[in-house]
Amino acid sequence: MSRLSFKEIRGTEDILPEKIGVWRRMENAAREVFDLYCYEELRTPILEETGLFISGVGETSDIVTKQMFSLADRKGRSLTLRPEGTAPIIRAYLKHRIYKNPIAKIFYMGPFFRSERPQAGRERQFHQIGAEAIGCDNPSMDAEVISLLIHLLNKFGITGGRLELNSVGCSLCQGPYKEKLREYFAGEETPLCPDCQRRLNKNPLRVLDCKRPECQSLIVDAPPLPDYLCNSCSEHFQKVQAILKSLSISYHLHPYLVRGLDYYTRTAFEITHPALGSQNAVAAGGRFDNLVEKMGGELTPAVGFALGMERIILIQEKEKVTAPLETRLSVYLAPQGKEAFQEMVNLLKELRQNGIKSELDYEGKRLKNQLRLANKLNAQYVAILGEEELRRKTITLKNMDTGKQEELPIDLSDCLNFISKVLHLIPPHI
RNA sequence: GUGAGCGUAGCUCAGCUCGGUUAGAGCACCAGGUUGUGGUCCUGGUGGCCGCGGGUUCGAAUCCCGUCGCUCACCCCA
Repeated sequence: MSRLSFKEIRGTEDILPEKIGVWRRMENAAREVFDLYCYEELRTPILEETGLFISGVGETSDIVTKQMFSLADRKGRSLTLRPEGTAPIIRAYLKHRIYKNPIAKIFYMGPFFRSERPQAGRERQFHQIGAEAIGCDNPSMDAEVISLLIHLLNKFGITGGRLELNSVGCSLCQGPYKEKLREYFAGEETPLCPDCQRRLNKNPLRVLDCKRPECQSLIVDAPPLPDYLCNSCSEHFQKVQAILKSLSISYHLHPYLVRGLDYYTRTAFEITHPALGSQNAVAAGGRFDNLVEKMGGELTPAVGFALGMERIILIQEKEKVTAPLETRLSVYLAPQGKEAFQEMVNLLKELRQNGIKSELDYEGKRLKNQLRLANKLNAQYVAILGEEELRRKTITLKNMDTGKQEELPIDLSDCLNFISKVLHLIPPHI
């Protein structure tokens, strides 16, 4: 096995036929839910100019400083495999003047790339489903986005998540608060971890996110961010909470929750799930009121989220969420002999053209082995055509669930009618 | 980028501590038992450069070094 020349590169994986149904069901379910909330899909390229992410995500962010898959094109320009979805969506929003609509509600799904060391729930190529509502600063929209996210998770069969909520304020309130944080941490006796000492200068908010015990013990008594919000941010935050309550969405205030991407303002949230490992966030998002302007547009508020599809699947597997049934093979054709085989090639074509999922033995197996294979393929019926049937001008149809079988006239259209009838012609779907 | 654990059949693993015939099991796969009847059962079979390279040794899956890969954790995030 190790002699194979090529394998998937680290942190990427093949999604095999036996698992693809899980993905397709998730994608289809997501599209249904988004439609209910009047979100429309936008697909952006996987490859973008590197500068888009530097200015969008922030040049001090970890994503930009050490996690991007970048490459040079033939003219030496730097391109990057998208590490996140929001910056490209905003780029497309501005380029195509989607802002002509008062509010743009957009969703996306697909692969993203970050060059981190893989571990449970984290791969280098991963898949996200995300949504952005651009052009609305009403706290109701924050609540709608959260409510939409929860609707999606439920549709995927996921319950038991925990919604953490915070407000990180705007540029007005963040300045004084950062100073306050610096004062607080500088005044403490036990030192922060080396990483955090650097963070304290660059972006003190990040210190709040540190999980090291020595920092945690200081963080628990740090001045909580929500206490330092400006009036307008504070009011916004209160309203978001009031609306969530009226929608019966339970949440946990987390005054030290900050997001790792630089563009977030005001509302920040995260949904964690106990079935996940140490990467326990299944979805996260928040408001980004300055990003559109930063990327060259008018000042335009926006709010959105992204969820990790691999993490959804991890939870589903751990919690044994039962997936809807796969499409079942309706008829397996079992001919005995060359003449019978020729007949069945024709029947196979007719069956498939009439929407009946069917399969034929091309190997000339013995009947016993044909039935064995049909059983493994979970076929509903096996159509048997052998010497006896040919002589009597019939075909034998065996119900694999009940074991009962009956002989039908060999005429193709009669056959089709009967099979269609017994199958009730349920259209195949996943 | 840092740390720890693990690499033996398609899959899950035993064997390694204490080196010693042809390296095992279960599942899966193929075939036979039934020359035209599946699932269960019985019997047989295919399938291994024991991750790779080097070292120690009369002898290495087993001990040592290196290397690559995987996994989990740190970091960070979906």
